[in-house]
Amino acid sequence: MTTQQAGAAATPQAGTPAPMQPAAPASRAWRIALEHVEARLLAGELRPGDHLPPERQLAADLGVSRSSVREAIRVLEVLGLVRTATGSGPNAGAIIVASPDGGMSAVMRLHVAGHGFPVADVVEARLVVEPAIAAHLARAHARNRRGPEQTDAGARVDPGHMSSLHRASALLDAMDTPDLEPAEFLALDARFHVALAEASGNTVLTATMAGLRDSIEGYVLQAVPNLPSWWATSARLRSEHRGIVEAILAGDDTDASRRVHAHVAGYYSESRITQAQEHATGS
Amino acid sequence: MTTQQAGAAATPQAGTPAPMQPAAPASRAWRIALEHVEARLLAGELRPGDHLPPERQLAADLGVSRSSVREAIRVLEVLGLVRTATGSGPNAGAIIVASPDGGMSAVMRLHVAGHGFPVADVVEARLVVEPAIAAHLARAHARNRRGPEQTDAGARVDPGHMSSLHRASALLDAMDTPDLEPAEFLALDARFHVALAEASGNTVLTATMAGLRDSIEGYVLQAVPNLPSWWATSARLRSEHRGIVEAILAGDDTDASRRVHAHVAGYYSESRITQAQEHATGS
DNA sequence: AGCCTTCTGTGGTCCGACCACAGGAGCACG
DNA sequence: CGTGCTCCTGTGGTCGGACCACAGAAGGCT
Repeated sequence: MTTQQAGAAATPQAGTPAPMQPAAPASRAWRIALEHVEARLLAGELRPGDHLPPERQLAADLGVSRSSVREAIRVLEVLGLVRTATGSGPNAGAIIVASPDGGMSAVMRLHVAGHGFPVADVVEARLVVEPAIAAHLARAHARNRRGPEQTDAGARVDPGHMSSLHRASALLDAMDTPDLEPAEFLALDARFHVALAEASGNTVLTATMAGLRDSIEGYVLQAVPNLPSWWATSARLRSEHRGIVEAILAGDDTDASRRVHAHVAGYYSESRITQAQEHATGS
Repeated sequence: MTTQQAGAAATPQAGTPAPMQPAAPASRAWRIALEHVEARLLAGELRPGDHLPPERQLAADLGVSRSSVREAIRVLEVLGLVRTATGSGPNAGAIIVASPDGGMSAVMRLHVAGHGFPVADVVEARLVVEPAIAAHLARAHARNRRGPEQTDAGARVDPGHMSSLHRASALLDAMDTPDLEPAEFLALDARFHVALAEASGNTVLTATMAGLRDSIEGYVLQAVPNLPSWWATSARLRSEHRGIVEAILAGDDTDASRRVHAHVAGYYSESRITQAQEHATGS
């Protein structure tokens, strides 16, 4: 059993007693490694900042090859769960980091590239999600201003994160710089929208927004030439941004929601981004 | 150069001329492979249903080892972009599939496990996103009923997908089965909520909802014992579900949104799921 | 005491080998 | 001539061993 040159569907490995969910049979070796890490994560034995065991040791422990362990770690790395570094010392090795934004963006970006996510769907998703986030933000802000009364459902926006709104405003100031290239402007714009989500203090919403934005960044850039007038458009966007922030600060959820929807829809409609990627769809 | 036993930061490989975005330097070999596939995906040279080149050939083409290629493919597989199969014939090999749901769920689930996504944030995200989806659905339905007038922004819900609403209703009927175990009931419940998102015909929203649900499935199950009365709760959930569907069919976006929010918030509040995972947070 | 050299551990990469598998080609037989 | 079986081939899956680059840590020298 020691040097078993196991083929595809062999050696159930009998090491991991399957935590609780029989979801995946883990027939493949790399999956064993992946699930092992997930289980340890779930059990709280592995937390952000902790080191994963060295690849060689992990391989020995699980009875799989280092290659398989590496494949699992690679997945975790792309998903933003671990960070790997060569060398020695406390900063080397595979370390749990749990930075969801990157992973989320990667998934969405790749699926847009692979035609699993039509650009139109991403745009529409923004139209559905972003206004809701803005409204959520506005409600939270209104509640915070009125007093620290605690409603248990969907009201928690810690004041600490509220500084993101200020950061968002700072971005708006930066966007007022006269001779800004479209690419630069849109980069700031992207950061503004993500900062808005960040202001909710919700990691999931933030990562989702980041993913949505990143996944179509390329298409947004490509569509700039479609605009009738970059000058007019950017001026309008700047103005709309201010209005959105004001609505949120005023605690007017309905207004905030409507403004965001109009803002996002307006830009995409004007830049005709949806049609921009319709290359050779007819067949 | 042929048998160059390249170390970590060596051999820029000079093969891929960097498509257009200098985002990642691709210093690592596996990243070269991953970006190569992404570029081909983006260029439309690779579409769902197509085969990836055999691993050995891809390795040779890119000037990297098969191991590195495999790591890239592994990532694509976990992300739901390709499906691999052994053997020969048209069904074997790595095939582009673009099924985002699985990948999305994996990312979210792992990040919840890795404490990058607090359960409370996932719950809150549902509270923000789901009502918005329901409202979107209700508006689309009202619009479809009134007539085929086309508003360009956020109104597109093809009638074909509308059948998902019927499928959702069928799930509701299934949930009326008397002696349903909580696990079975909640599985149907999960499918109902995903079916709702599906009814929007939006792949991104669907995948996101699936991810949100899947990522906390375990916690939802765990929290069932916290309920004062499973019987009363399940009865209420069933009733609320019907109400939600009715509101959507009636085209009342405000009502649909409010009902969904109350539904989701009510359950999570009653099951105290957020506190359920607060194991040893104080330190 | 401080600096420099060496050692060690770690990820990164590559190579060559073998296994299991599923079609497909080709042959033998009816 | 058609049918069925057998062998071949291509493909992913896995393994083990090797070497490189790197960054601390340990230890010795000045």
